[in-house]
Formats: sequence, structure tokens, C-alpha cells
Amino acid sequence: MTEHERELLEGMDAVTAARRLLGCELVRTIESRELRVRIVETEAYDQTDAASHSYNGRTQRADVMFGPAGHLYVYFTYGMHHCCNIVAGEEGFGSGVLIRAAEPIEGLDVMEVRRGRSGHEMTNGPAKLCQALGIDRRLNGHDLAKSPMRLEMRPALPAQAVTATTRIGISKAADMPWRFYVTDSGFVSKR
DNA sequence: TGCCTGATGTTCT
DNA sequence: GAACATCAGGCAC
Repeated sequence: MTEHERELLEGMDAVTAARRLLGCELVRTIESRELRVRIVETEAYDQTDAASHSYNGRTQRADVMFGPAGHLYVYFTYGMHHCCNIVAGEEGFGSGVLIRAAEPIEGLDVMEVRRGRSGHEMTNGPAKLCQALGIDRRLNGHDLAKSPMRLEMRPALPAQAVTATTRIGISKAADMPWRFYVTDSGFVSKR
């Protein structure tokens, strides 16, 4: 991700960024290996949204969501899982994009071992993706322009390639259509 | 295929 | 003390 691309993300609200990040790639360097995946499913969250961690203000946990765009917000949930978001929007306004699923492109052997699973079961869920890529709270606040985890932007997908639905696994604001996925991808999470 | 449940730590009320 | 942006395994149909 270049500085120019970071500024573009800064200028987007969470919903716009969630659509725009589909098709983009994450590159994770770990144990001398490079793991690469293509983002195929996202959800938008911001501070006006009761389901968002940023809804109750700038708490310690969600602080990174209020920081500069293009950084990684990692949280720990259900006592055993990590999930990651890409921060979007202006600094001071808490918004981000949950990365729910991705297609493995490079380093599949490493992801298989890390997950103990193969095929779409490696990365078709937010916590599965984090396990496959070795993402935990040590990467919270990391700048995605740098190693050991980078975001590589790709051309925006045509609108017809993207499906929008309600988000998964939330109880508040559950009727907002802020989940997006690549319609023909076989790596999208279950409903 | 679909529903139910256990695992297990952090955050917020 | 409850809720939680989840996952995997078990069992019924």
C-alpha cells in the first residue's frame, strides 16, 4: 500500500472501503515465508453503528479504529479467536473493515499446517483467516504499508461481481446490508 | 443440511 | 455477571 492509497482509504467511509477492498491482497511475512491471500469477503463498521466496537467511543480496545487509515485493528473474541480489520476514514472517526474471508494465493502449505485444514476451510471465516496468517494482538495497530504484513491494492471490482447482504454474528444493527463478498468466490464464509 | 453446544478470555454493565 | 464481529464437532433428520 502506497501513501497515496492510504490517503484514498482515509477518504472513504467504511461501507465504501469494504467494497473497495474486495479483490485486494494481503501479504504476510512470517517465519521467512511470504503468505498471500485475496480478500473476498468484508463487513463495514463505524462509530454510528451499534454493532461496532467504536460505537461507545474511543475505548482502549477500539482505539486503533480511531487512528490513521490503512492500519490493522486486531481484536480477541470468544476467549480463543482473533479477527482483523483494516482501518478506514478520517483520523478521529472510528471506522474499519472486518476481513471475513480470503482466497489463498501463495504459501498454502504453511496455511494448511497452521490451520490443520486444507482448501476453502483454511480461510473462509474471520478467525480462520487470522489463524492461517498468524495474526494476533501483536499486530494490532500495525501499518499495512510495511512488513511483516502489507496490503496491496488492486483495481476495483465491477459492481456486478459483488453481493451485499446483512452482517453475520451480530445482534445490534443486524438489518444493515454492510457485508460484501465476491459473488462467485468459493472461499466465502457460511451464512 | 441444519441445529445445538462446549471451549475459554476480555470488555463492559 | 453477561455478552461477545467464532469455530468445530456431534447428533437428528
